Amino acid sequence: MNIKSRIWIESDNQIFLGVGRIRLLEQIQQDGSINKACKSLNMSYKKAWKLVDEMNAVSKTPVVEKASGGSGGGGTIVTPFGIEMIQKFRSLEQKAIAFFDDQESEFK
Amino acid sequence: MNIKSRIWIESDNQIFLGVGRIRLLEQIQQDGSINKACKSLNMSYKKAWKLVDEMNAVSKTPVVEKASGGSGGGGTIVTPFGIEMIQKFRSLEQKAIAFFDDQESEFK
DNA sequence: AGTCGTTATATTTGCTAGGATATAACGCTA
DNA sequence: TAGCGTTATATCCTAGCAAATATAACGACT
Repeated sequence: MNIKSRIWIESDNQIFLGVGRIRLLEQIQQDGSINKACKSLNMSYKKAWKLVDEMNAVSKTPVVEKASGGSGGGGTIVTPFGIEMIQKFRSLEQKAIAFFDDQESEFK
Repeated sequence: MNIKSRIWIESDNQIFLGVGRIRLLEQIQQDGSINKACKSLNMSYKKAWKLVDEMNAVSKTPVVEKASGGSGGGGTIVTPFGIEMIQKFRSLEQKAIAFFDDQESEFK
C-alpha cells in the first residue's frame, strides 16, 4: 500500500503551478526556448505555450520572459522569480513525500 | 496562493482508494446499493460498478459485499474492513490538509 | 411460475481535450 | 530586404473516454 499524491498551487481558483508546469519551466531554463523545451519533453508546442501563458497570467510577477524575433529568432527565459518558484515547489514536493511516507504505516 | 492536493492509495501500481472511491463507499454505506448510491452521486452505474469492482480486485480483503437477486433485488454493503478504510483515508486527508496549510506560507 | 430491484455486461453514441498542421508576426543580422 | 528560428494563433481531425441505452442473470418471496 503506497500513498500517492499530486500537488499544485492555485491562486484565485486558477492553477498556477503543477508538476507538469514545473517540469516545463525547468526544461525552458535549460533549453532557452519554449520550442526546444516542448520537443525535449515530447509535448506539443500548443500545450507548452498554453501552460506558460497561464502561469504568467495567474502570477503577479511573470515566471518567464518571452521574445519573438531577433537574432536567434527569439526565445524564452525563466525569470529569477520563476526560478524561485521552481525551487520552492520542488522543496514542497520533497517534504510532502516525507510526510506521506510517514503516514504510510497506517495502511500497512 | 493555495496549495492543493489529491491523494490516493495504490497497491502494486493499481489504484485502490481515492477521493471519488471513498465518496462512493460512503454513499453505498448510506444507501445499501450501488444503484441507489450512483444516483445519489449523479454518477453512471457503469462507472460506480467499475470503481467498486476495482477496489475489491485490488484489496486482499473485500471492501464491499455484493448480492444480486433476493427479496429486495439484492444490494451492496460495505464491509467492516471497508469502513476502516474510509476512516483511515478521511483521517489521512485531514492530516494532509493541516500539513499543506502549514507549508502555504512559503508561497506568500 | 411470475414479480421485483438489484448486479452484471455489451453495444452504440456523443463529446471534447489534445495532436497535427498551417501560417502569420516578430525583430535582429547580414 | 531577405533569411532565420522563434513566438503566436487558427483550423482541422481524431482517438479515447464517458454517457446512454439495452438486456441478461440473479434469487427470495408470494
